[in-house]
Amino acid sequence: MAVTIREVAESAGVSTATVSRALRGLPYVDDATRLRVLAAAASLDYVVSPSASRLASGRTGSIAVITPFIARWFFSTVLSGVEQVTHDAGLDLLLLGVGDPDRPSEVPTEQRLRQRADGAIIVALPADDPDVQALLHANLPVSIVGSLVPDVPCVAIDDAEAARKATAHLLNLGHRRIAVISGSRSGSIYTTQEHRYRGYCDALSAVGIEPDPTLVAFGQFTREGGEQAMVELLNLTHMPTAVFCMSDEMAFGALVALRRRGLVAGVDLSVIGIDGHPQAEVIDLTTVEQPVESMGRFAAESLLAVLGVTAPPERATGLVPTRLVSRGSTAPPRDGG
Amino acid sequence: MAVTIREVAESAGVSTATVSRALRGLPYVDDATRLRVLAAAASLDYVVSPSASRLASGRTGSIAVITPFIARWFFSTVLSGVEQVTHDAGLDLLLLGVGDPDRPSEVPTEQRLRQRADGAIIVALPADDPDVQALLHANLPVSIVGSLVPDVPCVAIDDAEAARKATAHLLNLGHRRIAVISGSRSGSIYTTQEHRYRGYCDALSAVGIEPDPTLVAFGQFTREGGEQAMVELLNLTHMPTAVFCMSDEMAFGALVALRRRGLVAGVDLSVIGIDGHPQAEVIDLTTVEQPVESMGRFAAESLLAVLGVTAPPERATGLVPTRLVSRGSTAPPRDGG
DNA sequence: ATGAAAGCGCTAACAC
DNA sequence: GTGTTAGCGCTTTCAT
Repeated sequence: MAVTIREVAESAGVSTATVSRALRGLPYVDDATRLRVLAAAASLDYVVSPSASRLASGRTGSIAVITPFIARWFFSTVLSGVEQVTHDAGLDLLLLGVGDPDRPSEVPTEQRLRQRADGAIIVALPADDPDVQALLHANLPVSIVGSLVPDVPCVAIDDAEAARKATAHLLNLGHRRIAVISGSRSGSIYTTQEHRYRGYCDALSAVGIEPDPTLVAFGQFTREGGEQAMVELLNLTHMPTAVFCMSDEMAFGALVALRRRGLVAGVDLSVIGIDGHPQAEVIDLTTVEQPVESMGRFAAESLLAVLGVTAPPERATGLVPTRLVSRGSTAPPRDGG
Repeated sequence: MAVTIREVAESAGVSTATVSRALRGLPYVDDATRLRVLAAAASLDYVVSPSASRLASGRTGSIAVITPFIARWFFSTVLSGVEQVTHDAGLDLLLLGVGDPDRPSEVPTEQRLRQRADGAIIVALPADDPDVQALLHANLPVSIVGSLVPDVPCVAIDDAEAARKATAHLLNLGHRRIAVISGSRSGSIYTTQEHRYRGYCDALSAVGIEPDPTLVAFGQFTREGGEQAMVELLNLTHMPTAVFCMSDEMAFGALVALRRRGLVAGVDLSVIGIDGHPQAEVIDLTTVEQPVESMGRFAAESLLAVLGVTAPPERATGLVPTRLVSRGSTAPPRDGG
C-alpha cells in the first residue's frame, strides 16, 4: 500500500511524532532532524493520509462550496476564485451541488457538512431558507457570496445601488418608460431580486416617475426566461423604450427577442443588464459590472481567516463596488421617449 | 462532539459492527434489527464520519475532477454533468485545479490523489504530458473528457470530423478562401487543435484546395485571442471570405474584431465555431455543437462503473456525435468568393 | 445473525 | 527536542 508515517520515521531514525511535527512545520524540532525527515519523506514519496490525519486531529483540511448551479457563469466564476485561494492554501475543495435550486432542501445538514469540511462557502443560496438558516446558526464557519447576512462573513454588491445605477443610466439618456425584467414572480426566496427592484423603483421615484406594474416581467434569471419576458413586454400596447434586466443572461435573452422581432438594441429600444458577463462585451451590452471572481477569492480568504489558516483579506468590508459599462445597447430613446 | 457509531449501537442495543452493517445495507442483518438501528441513527442525527470510514476501509467515497480551468464554459459545464452523477451516487466531489494550464505540472501525484479519491476525471488535460501520463499509468481508475486515450474510459467528439463538418459548411456556401483560427502556435500539448486542423485541411483537400499557411492564425482558445487573430486575418492583403474558429469563444472574439472594423458577420465575412456555447445562439453564430454536459455525465458514469458503484452507462462508446447548427454568421461569399 | 477485537495512519498529551 | 502512548470512529476478520 501507500507509504506510512512509520516508514518515514524508521528511515529517518526518529519517532512518528517527530515526523508529524517536522512535516507540519511545528516548532520544537531540531533543524537537522527536520531536514532528515523531509529528505526521508521525499525519497519515499510519502504523502500524509488525510483520513488518518482528519480522524486524529478533527480538522478536515477542506472547505466546501455549496451552490445551486455550477455551470452558470456567475457561479463557476465565483468557484474559480475560491479554488485559487484554497489551492494556494493547500486545502481540499469539496463541491456540493444542491439539486434543484428552487427546492433547495438538498442543502447538507450541519452534521454531514461538518464531517467533511472545516468551513463552507455558500453561493447565492437564499439566506432565509430554513436549511440555510440552520447552517448559518450552526457552529461551523461559513462565508456567504451574494447576500449580506449579519454576523457572517459576506461578500456582495449593493443590489439596490446597482439597480439604481442601471436605471439612472436609462433615465439620463432620456427614457421615461422603463421596464424591468426580474427573476420570479412568486416572491422568490432570493432577496437579490427584491433589492434590485427597490433600486429600480428608487431611481424612478427620484425623478418623479411612479413605477408601473405592467412594466414588470419575469425571466427566472435565465436566457430563455429573459427572452420570453421581453416578448411579453414587446406585446404591450404601450411599449417601454428601455428595459432594465436584473442579470446579463436575461438581457441576452432580451436581445434575442429583439432581434427576432427585427428590432435593434440601442436604436429601437435600450437594454441594460447587471453582471459584467464576458459576453456582454461581445454582444455590446451595457451593464453594471460586479467583480465576481474576486468576490469568490474574498469569500474564501474571509473563511480561511476565520479558520485561522491565513490572515484576513486586505479589503475590510464585503460590500464590493460595481461599475457601469456603457455600450451600444443603450442610447437615447428613438423619438424623445 | 458528533454522535458516534457507539452511541447508535448502545441506543439500538447492538454492537457497533451490526450498526455498521445495517447502515450500509449489508446482508446478514435481521430485518427487525436493521429497523431498530435505522431508527436509532435517525433519532440521534447520526452521520458516519467519512474520515474514520475511509481510514478503516481504504475507500474514500469521493471522486476528483482535475481540470486546468473552472470558469470557462466548457469546463464548468462538464463539471456540472459530473456533479449530477456523483451527487446522485452519494459520492463526494473533489475539485482539483491545476494552476497555470500551460505549465500543468501542478497535476497531483498519484499518491496524493489516491489518498483523497477513489478515482479521477481528467478534463481536457494534455494526455501526453508526463504528469498526466503518470496518472494514467497509475493504478487508479480514471476517466477522460476531451481526448481519446487507449485503454482508458474516455468521452470526446471526433475533433477532425467536427472541423471537417464546419469547413465543409463554408465550402458548400461557396467559400474558397477559408482561414482558420487555431489555439497556440507552439505545437501545443493539447491534441485537440491538431485534430481540428487536420479536419480543416481534409475538407479543403477534398475539393482540391491546398491549405494556405498564411490563412492560419492563433487565438489561444480565448475570446481576446480570437479577436486578435481575426485582426491579423483582416490585415491580410488577400483577405479570407470565411473563418473557421476552433472554439466558439474564439469565434466571439472574431465577431468583435469584425464589428470594430465595421464589418458584418454573415455579410462581409462568414464565421463558424465549434462548441455549441449557449451564447452562440444569442450572437447568431453558426457552430458545431457538442453535448458537453452529457459528456460530463458520461465520464462520471463510466468511472463509477469501473469503481463498481453503478452499472456502466447505456451508451457504449465515448465518441459522441456533433451537430452543425447553421445561423446568421455564415452565408455565401459576398461576390462569388 | 451478531459480537469482540484488532487495526487503519495519524495527532496530541504527556513524559523525559 | 524527542519518544511513548492513547486514542480519533470506523470496518473487518474471526468467533460464536
